Amino acid sequence: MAYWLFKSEPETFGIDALAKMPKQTEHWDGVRNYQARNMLRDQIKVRDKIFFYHSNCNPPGIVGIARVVRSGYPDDSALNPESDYYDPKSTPENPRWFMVDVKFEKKFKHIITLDELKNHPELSNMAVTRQGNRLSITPVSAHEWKVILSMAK
DNA sequence: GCCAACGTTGGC
DNA sequence: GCCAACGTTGGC
Repeated sequence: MAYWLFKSEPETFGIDALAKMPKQTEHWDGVRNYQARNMLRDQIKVRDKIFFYHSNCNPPGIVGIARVVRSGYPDDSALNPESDYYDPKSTPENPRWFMVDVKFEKKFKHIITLDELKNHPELSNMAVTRQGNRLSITPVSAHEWKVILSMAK
């Protein structure tokens, strides 16, 4: 089992929106970056755990936990001309973009802010604390997972 | 709203 | 295949 951090803007789709979905489950669509796509397609598996991160808000940080309930399959929003995420270069025969399904697990009582993550000496190698990182999906090590969980208490 | 950091695109 | 122009992300 692996650990991940997924970023989302709370105004677009925050952790509360996930908790309110039917079965508290939603497909994580709209990822249009090849590095993140490769993780969705090849590495992210059912039962993997996810830190839900709120970006582009004040303050940014980790707000809770979700888990993967379906591994990578083609992102059909890329095939829908009505969608904001439409990509004419993606076809049903040769899908370019992938998504997974995630289920709400828990919301932390308090956000763990980006600032706290940056200031924790054991998290200095985390992708999300490194400057300029814009990847919306990044791996989290087992140790980082544990450290961050302990910060949530 | 600004702008640094980067990813992508497209002319050559 | 280089690289300038452009677009996007996301912290501040």
